[in-house]
Amino acid sequence: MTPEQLSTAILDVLKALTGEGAVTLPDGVPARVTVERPRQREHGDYATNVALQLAKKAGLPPRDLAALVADRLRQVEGVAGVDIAGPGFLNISVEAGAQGQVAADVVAAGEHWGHSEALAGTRVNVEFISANPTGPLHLGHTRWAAVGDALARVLEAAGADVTREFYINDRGTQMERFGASIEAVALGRPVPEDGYHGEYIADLAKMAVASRPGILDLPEDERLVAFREAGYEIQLGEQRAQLEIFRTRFDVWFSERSLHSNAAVSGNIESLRSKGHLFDADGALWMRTTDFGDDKDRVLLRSNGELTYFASDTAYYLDKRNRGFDVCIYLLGADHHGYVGRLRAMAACAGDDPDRNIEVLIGQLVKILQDGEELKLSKRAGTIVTLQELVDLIGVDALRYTLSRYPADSPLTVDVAEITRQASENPVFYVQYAHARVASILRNAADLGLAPATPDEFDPSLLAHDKEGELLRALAEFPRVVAAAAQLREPHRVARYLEDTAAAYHRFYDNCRVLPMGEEE
RNA sequence: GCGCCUGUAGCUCAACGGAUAGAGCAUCUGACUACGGAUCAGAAGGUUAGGGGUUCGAAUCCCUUCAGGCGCGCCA
Repeated sequence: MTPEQLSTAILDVLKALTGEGAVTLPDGVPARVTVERPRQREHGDYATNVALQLAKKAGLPPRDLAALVADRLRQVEGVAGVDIAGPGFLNISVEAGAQGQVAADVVAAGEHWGHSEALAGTRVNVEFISANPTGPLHLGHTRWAAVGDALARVLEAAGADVTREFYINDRGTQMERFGASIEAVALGRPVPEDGYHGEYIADLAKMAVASRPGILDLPEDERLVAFREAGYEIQLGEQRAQLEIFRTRFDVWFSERSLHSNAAVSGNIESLRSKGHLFDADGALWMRTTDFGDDKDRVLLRSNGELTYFASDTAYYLDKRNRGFDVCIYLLGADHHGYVGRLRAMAACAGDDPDRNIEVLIGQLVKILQDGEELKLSKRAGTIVTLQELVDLIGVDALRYTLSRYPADSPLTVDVAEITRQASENPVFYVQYAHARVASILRNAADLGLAPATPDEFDPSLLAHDKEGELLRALAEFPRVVAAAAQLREPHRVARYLEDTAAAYHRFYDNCRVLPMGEEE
């Protein structure tokens, strides 16, 4: 018996009680009730707090209401017992046979176990990383790669139509500095003060010269552009290759330049103007974002005629909406949290609902520790540790798992020693080992000529051991965990759930023999 | 100065407003002639930074003090 089934049964009981007038609920029976797996084993297989939630509305003491519900619930097939505990909790135990049925449900659902329709029909754009193409991806980007991809997967499992998108900031002064830096190195000149200084610039210079014969002989202005474009192409290609290795794949790589080349920016500015949120002041064009909670108004078009980054952001958001996305999720680093207000206000200026159409998830920074010291400097990048260095050091699986098992908004310190050298004590391997044991049993069973039972042969009542019950309850939780992770945008919940479930499996494995021993039939 | 985030075991972190705040690491004590011991059983470790409030019930919500991180441009 799954929590969903139990929850439905409780709702039916409430409907019956109100229908007969035994209980009066002014607001009617709620749409759903909470059924959870209690922490304490003695609190039953499942527990619900409906009586506490509804007592006030029903005008009854919680324990009295609980008693009314309990009487009916005991009649439900599959329910073995109902106790009233504490202030009015209902602790429910389920018949072993009804519990064992979960195993059949899981097997029948196969890979779709855990999928739901919770977000069906919603088109979601998840934008993450969105690094400048002026250098290697670093530690911060790596966290968003892991979290963003995990979030996208969880949303998909909940039925959403998800697009993973990477916004390429390939326009603006940082691109000019980037080009100038590469050019300077290629010409043997010092890198400009405001340029990029990592060793990778020298690599890019060499590759640019190699891939574009004659580049050094171009006229100065053409040469600068040529180096910029060559560096852009090579660096972006490297980012894509790194992310491919990290198994983070994007559906859309969106170039900021494309917004300008197809006049999306100017077109969208006109549409905003018609909505009355733009004004001119000091020779610049502004958006009155303060109308919607921003702390100051924002410039779109500077007095010198140049568009701001915010103008691109605005056009980009409108472009996403025009492409049909209901929800635009942004994963931004803590150093960009100041953007939240203006992004939401911008969406509101566009006539959207900032509470529904746009979501900005702010992730805190990551520190990485090696030998008790914070790993800060990367010779190659000149700034901080790169994705590639992290993958080399830790490995893709452990790195992805480690970065995605924490909520994005908690600051994180990762100790390299803990997730590599002490691999045996690591949650990554704990979960993997549970899988290894499952696979091993199936493999050994096949060697013995045994196969899993067919639905006809399956007898749920055989799964009556205490540890089997714990494992089954854990398995039954999975769909709710995935749906909650999607709805709360907290993919780390799935990782934590897996650790609990692996623990339940290891205890089951320790107590319950699956395959025949020795001469046993 | 203003704003956002954070403060939970020695360390790294969990916990839809629910019951005795949980895991891993580190420490200590046990368990291998059977499906992978990368495991399991147990011990110890807490005034959830401090103080108020809201309610049947607060780590969680509100106010406040303290501490840390980050941000506040016609930069990108």
